[in-house]
This record gives sequence, structure tokens and C-alpha cells, in this order.
Amino acid sequence: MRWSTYFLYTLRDNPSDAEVISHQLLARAGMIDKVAAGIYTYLPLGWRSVEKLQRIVREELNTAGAVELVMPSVAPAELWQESGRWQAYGKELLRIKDRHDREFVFGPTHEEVITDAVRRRVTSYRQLPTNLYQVTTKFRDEIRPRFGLMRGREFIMKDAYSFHASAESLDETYRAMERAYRRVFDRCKLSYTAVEADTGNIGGSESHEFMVLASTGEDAVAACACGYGANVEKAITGPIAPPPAWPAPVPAKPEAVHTPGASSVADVAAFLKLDAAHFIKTMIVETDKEFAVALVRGDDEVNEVKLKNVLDCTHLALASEARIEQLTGGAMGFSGPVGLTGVRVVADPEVMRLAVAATGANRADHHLVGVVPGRDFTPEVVADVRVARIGDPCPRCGAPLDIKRGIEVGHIFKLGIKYSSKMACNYLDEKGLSHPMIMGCYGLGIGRTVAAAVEQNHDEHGIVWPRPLAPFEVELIALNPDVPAVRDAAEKLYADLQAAGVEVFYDDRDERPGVKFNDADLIGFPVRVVVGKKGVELGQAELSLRRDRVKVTAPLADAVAKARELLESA
RNA sequence: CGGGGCGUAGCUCAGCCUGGUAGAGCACACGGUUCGGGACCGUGUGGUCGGAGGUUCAAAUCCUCUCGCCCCGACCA
Repeated sequence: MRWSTYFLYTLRDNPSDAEVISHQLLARAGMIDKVAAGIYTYLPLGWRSVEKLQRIVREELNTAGAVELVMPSVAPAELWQESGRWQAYGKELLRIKDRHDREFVFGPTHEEVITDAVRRRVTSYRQLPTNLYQVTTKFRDEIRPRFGLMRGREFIMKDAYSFHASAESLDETYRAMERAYRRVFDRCKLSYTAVEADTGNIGGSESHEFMVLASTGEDAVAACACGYGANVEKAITGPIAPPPAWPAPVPAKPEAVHTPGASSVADVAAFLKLDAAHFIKTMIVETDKEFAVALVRGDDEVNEVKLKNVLDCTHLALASEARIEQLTGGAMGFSGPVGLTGVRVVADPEVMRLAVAATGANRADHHLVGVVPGRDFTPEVVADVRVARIGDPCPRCGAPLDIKRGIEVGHIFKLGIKYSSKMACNYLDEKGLSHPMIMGCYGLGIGRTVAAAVEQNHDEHGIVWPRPLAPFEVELIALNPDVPAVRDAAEKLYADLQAAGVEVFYDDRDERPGVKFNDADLIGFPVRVVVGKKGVELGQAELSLRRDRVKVTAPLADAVAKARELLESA
């Protein structure tokens, strides 16, 4: 491809709305173009990367036994009403009406459509398992799209759905998909980790996320050298260190202490000369079902995802000040579990391990000290609801956990019968009995993976594409295209590289050398071949790898072979 | 949805506080000099100052409303 006839326009300045490096570089390199918040055009160069990733994904999924199809973006509301998600999905679901006022959704995911397609065809265990996938454009009307391709509203995603007659069969496919994902990300040369994850509103029993490690990642993952890894939403830990010894005799019953104006744990701890870990932090929450109270140790934070699962609810928020006063009889900021009635109390195990503690007195400007869990209050539920912290013991081996940030590029779920039971997607077993099919679903963000690759592979000059995702493999630069000898040498190299099957992008523009070099660094193809006046006089071309930018020269006649050699090491 | 910020030329931005003929750099066009790491000189093209309403002799500038975009938070597969 010749630059002069291609559609590539690089930017000298970062777009003012680009925050993260992948967004800045993809925009400056002329690969994406924002059309509206969270909605992008893939320009020709960007689309080539996307297509390369799609090809890799298709190859690995086909190998794993999945079969490709394409479902429509727009689906009738009836299917979503049948699954219950018309109600449950919320505002992220883009709902549209046609000219007859019939309601449709622009699909954010396709469980309903695929389940409908399968139930109308598959009726016997003999037809199972089956695993279907597509690579399509999805739309989720995110509250706040951001970070370019990393959290768009419209985005390209590969989604696969498998149907089974047994949990064993699902497990087999789940493992096969996990292996396929590993091969995809390995082939893209990405540094990633697969971690245990929460299933969120999709539902299901088991779930893993594939995280590309990057400081700009939106998710935090807890990881241990022993191999344990989990999204912090899900991460569990071993028992954490107890607080320092209680500095006074433990009273027979809690004593109220005047703590004027001090409601944060840090303030009260300083005031009472106690450690934050001596406190029981009391959070009053409101769910779609009830009000509830969550207790964690004073130096811990409540993990809302874990709490949601414990309370079995879909929405959860902090209760209003008025509600808190009504439920506890005291001011906000001074709540505690002692004497609380009429609400479910969920205590973290670390709270129950406290020998003695301090907490709010349910009375303005007062705290209770000498509270003994189990003696002075008894929670309805004891369950892990704390956020894992860096340095906490690994639940498997006890070593300190590390917490890193990651970009979620893939997520696989064991769905179970959540959709098949609601939508009557059933099969007959060998005895003629009807059962809902057991399902799995497997998502992989295409655009997000390309963005993650840039986050992980760049330097101060621009993108450093891993070869499998690079739009082109070689950038050929004719430094002085107006010099006939240079032009001829470059043209011959261009033709020879193409004949050798190398994806070559030929910068034949009438630009100054500096412009061409800087653009080459910015768009970041793995190998650069430069033909200039001095080199041509010596019969030489200059080659370099984008990764280290170390220049070597080779006779023009050997330049193609040298370029291929460099590509192999790219 | 709460808090904050920004909308002025294709891009990045100044001008707004304190109302008075709309600016710079880059890009683009033409001429010339240059040509191995984002050249220089000269000339030139290009803007309903996001939109609507209001105040005023006069509004990019002040006021009201509205739309869009960005950041923080809440939310979320």
C-alpha cells in the first residue's frame, strides 16, 4: 500500500479529549476517529488491526469447536421480556421503536436471541453440546463512556454461547474456551492474567476474566505468585493480622464515650487513642428488597459486589441520612450494631474475630468502646464482605497478595439454566425427560483488546505494535522520492517486498525526512526500511526494528531477506 | 444522576475577568530556498465565536435557557 493513495492522516497534537495513552496514540496515528461520546469510526489503518485480531479469534474459536454465525443488532423487545432482562437490564439497554411503535433493543449481548434460535431447533440430548459465536457490534448505553476504545458505548465484541445436557459437558467446553482465549492473547503477545470473577447481572456459577495488566486498567485484580488470581470484587483472603492489643481492661459491658464531631474512623481512633482496626465500621445500605447493615473492620472497606451477592439483590446503595436516623435512632456517622433491631446485619468474619472493639453508639457524637462481638451483638449473617487489600494473605498459600490494575479483555461464564429455564430452551434426555439446557457464554472485546495492546506496547515516540496486530508489517520510506535513483530503488523494494508476501506500507509522500520518521514511529509498524540518497549511492538500504530502533544496513539486493529476518524477531 | 471544567479556523489553543473592526501556532494553497529526525521566507484561503433568547447604541465577552464534549464520583459486563 502506498501512503499517497491511502487514507491515513496522522495528528501532531493529542486530541483534547483523549485521556489515556491508547486513545491518544490510536487517534494520533489516524486509526480511530470519534463520532460521538463512546462511538468511533475505525479508520482504514485501525480496521486492519481489528481485522487481524478478528482473524486470530476466529481461528482459535474454530479450533475449539465453536461455529460462527451472525445475529442481528436489533432484536424485538419480546425476547428480552421473556428473559426478564427488559426490566432488569436498566438504562444501559438502548431501546428503540420502529415506525409501527413496536419496541426493539439494540443488543448489548445476545443470550436471548441465541437461546431462541437454539430452542427452535435443538430438542434432543443427541444434538448437544453446541457452541455458537459471532463477532459483531454491540451497544451499551454506558453512563459514562471513557478512555477511547476501552469503554465505548458502541463496540465490537466476540461473543459465544454454548448449550449442554450436563454440567460435565459445560465444564469441558468452558475449559476449551479458556484455552482458546489463552491462545488468542498469547498470539497477540499480550501480558495478561486469568482471574476468578464475579458473574454480575449476567448470572451463573463460575466465571473467569482475562485481564491485560496495565496501569490504566479499570479493574483491580488480586494476584499471588502461587497462581491465585481474582478480581478484587471477588477476591478472598486468608485471615488478616489482628489489631494491636486493646490498651485497657475489657469492661463487662460497652461504655458510651462522648466523641464530639468525630465520625470518621480515623478521627475517632485518634480521639480515643485506638487503632483503626479496633473499630467496627457500620454501613447502612438500601437494596431493591430491604434495608440492611454491613459490618467490616475499621481499616477495611465494604465490598459492594460481595455484599450484593450476600443480600441477593441487584441494586444496592448507601441509605439516605433520614433513613439511617430512622433505622438506628441516631445520627449518620455514629451507627453501630449494638442494639440494632429490625434490619438484617451482615458481619464480615474479621469483625467477629475482634476480641473487643469500638463502634458507633447510634447516638449523635457518641461511640461505644469495649464492644465484644457475639456478646454485645449477634449478626444474622457472617459472610466475607470486605475488600481485599494489598499485602493480605493469599487464600491458598498465605503469601502476601499483590493488587494490580487490569483491562478486562475477555470474560467467560458458566451461565447454567438462567436463560434456558426462563425461555423454555429444553431438551429431552435418553429417558424422554425434559430439562433446560445448561449454558455457557464467552465474551472477548475486540476493540478493547486492540486498545490494551497499545497500552502495553508503546514508547514516547508512539505505538510499538506486536507483529500479529500491526496494521502492516513493514514501513518502507523513500527519503528523497524526487531523486530518480532513490525512487527507482524504493519502487523495486516495494514490489519485491510485496512479491515476497510481506505486508508493506510505502511512504512515498513528498515530505521531509523528519516528518516521515516521526510518522513511522507514531504508527509503529514492526520493521522500518529506509531508502535514501546516500544509501542508494552505496547500494544500501537501512533497516530497523520499531521496538529498539537500532539501525542496520543491508545491500539493496538483500533488503527483502533482511526485512523478513527482522520480522521474525519482531 | 451529583460535583467540576470546556465549546472561538481542519487540529491545539489565546482573547472573555474589565463589552467597541475575531487572533496565534500547526495544517492547507501558491512562489522561492531547503531535504537523514516534525525546515525557512513571502503571499494567500479559511471562523453563523455550539445553539436560542435577553440586557445594551454595541455581545466571543454580561444574564437566562439549551445542546454537545471532558474529568471526578455514583453506576455497570
